[in-house]
Amino acid sequence: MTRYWLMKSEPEVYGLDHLRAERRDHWDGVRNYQARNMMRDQMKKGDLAFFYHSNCKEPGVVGIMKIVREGYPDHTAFDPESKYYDPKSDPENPRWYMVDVQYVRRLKRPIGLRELRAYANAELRDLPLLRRGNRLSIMPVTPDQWTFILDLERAPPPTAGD
DNA sequence: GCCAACGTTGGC
DNA sequence: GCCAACGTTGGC
Repeated sequence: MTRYWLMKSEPEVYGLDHLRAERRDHWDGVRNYQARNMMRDQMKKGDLAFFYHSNCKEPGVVGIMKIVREGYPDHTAFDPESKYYDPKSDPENPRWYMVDVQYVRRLKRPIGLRELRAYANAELRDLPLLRRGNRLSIMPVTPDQWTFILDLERAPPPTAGD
């Protein structure tokens, strides 16, 4: 069973173009327990994920990637030179995990957070992204939500005033 | 750059 | 185990 996810990244740090250039990369630097648990325990090879640009001018879903390696220790936590270094994690007892992802495609047009919000009380009611104060950088997406968002891709982009 | 919301830390 | 202080996230 394919599962679906949404994963946030700041485009200035690591955007969809970075992944497209690499084709495949590890999703490192996640330092939140809920997000870690999902990568360590729930993500499976073949799962699909939306690539979401956060903390930028036009936050929103911009692309699709595939999980190609299941959870394994995030080695950046072991490296004192890394900005993701965590002295409380070590190879004997790793605290943080990551998965490997592969670039699939860019969306025909970005689906902005503002556009998604228009369905916050309807089709996307339960999408954690739209819940107040949500800070999860990785979250599950139901098959219905996945299909709904992909259908938006084919619709004309919203114009001002929508 | 501001700041609301949330997670984590650490004293007690 | 409580909770105040602090740090981080992320939209605006």
